[in-house]
Amino acid sequence: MTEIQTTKLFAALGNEKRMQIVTWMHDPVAHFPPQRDGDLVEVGVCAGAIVSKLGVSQPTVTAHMKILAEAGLVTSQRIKQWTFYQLNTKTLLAAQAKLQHLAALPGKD
Amino acid sequence: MTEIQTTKLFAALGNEKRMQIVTWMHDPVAHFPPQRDGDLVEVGVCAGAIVSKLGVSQPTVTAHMKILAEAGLVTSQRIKQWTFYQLNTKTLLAAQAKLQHLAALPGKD
DNA sequence: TAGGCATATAGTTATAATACTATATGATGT
DNA sequence: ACATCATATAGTATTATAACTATATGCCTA
Repeated sequence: MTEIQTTKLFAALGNEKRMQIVTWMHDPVAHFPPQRDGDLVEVGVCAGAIVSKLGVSQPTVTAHMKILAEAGLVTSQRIKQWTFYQLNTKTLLAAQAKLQHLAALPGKD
Repeated sequence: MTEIQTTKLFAALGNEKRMQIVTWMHDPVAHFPPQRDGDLVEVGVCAGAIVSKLGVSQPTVTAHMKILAEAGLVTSQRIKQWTFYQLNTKTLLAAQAKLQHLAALPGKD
């Protein structure tokens, strides 16, 4: 398990295209077509589906997904010739906790 | 009151120097020296105090503070020849809520 | 094994971000 | 008014981001 670097994480979210991807991935069934070779929720969203929706080239999507993956925001798995991505809820919650701490009164820790 | 743009906000936090500033500002008394002309908590942290700690030039700090202010993460007020900054808890909580939503199961909204 | 499909990588370009120095502005206090 | 101090702005250099096209890789199917 890789350590979570908060700054890298926020930088990953600080881009319109990547925020759009993450927002879509929050509810894949609502935003992506059904998949034959891997369930949207169980296996993840196929890279090609993101390419089709996002309006940028396939290599650009690959680059964005790599940034999201390195920030720990998504996990990926290759099945056959497809790469499927899933949101990593743990990382989102860790970031959420960090912000909650910063918003709270300073403690003695 | 300006609208909160989530992406701009995360981009502001996605930089080591600015994250450091925000972390310090969470507990100003613990990280900055006392101020004669404005209480650290009541009035805010003087720009010069941040310059002294951060290890970059004064204009660079001014630029970082502008980015934080435009993201809604800090408010500023000028008193005499000093500019004092305070963390904006509301914005931090709004970002926190956004992350919490993304981490939760998709709802019907 | 040859062709096709999905994704990854290489190479390039344009723009944005981050830093600096020098200087301007604006308030304080003699 | 002048010198000083704190911050803001201008201008510039360097590096990082985000996009593209072209091509490589890897897997399936005929």
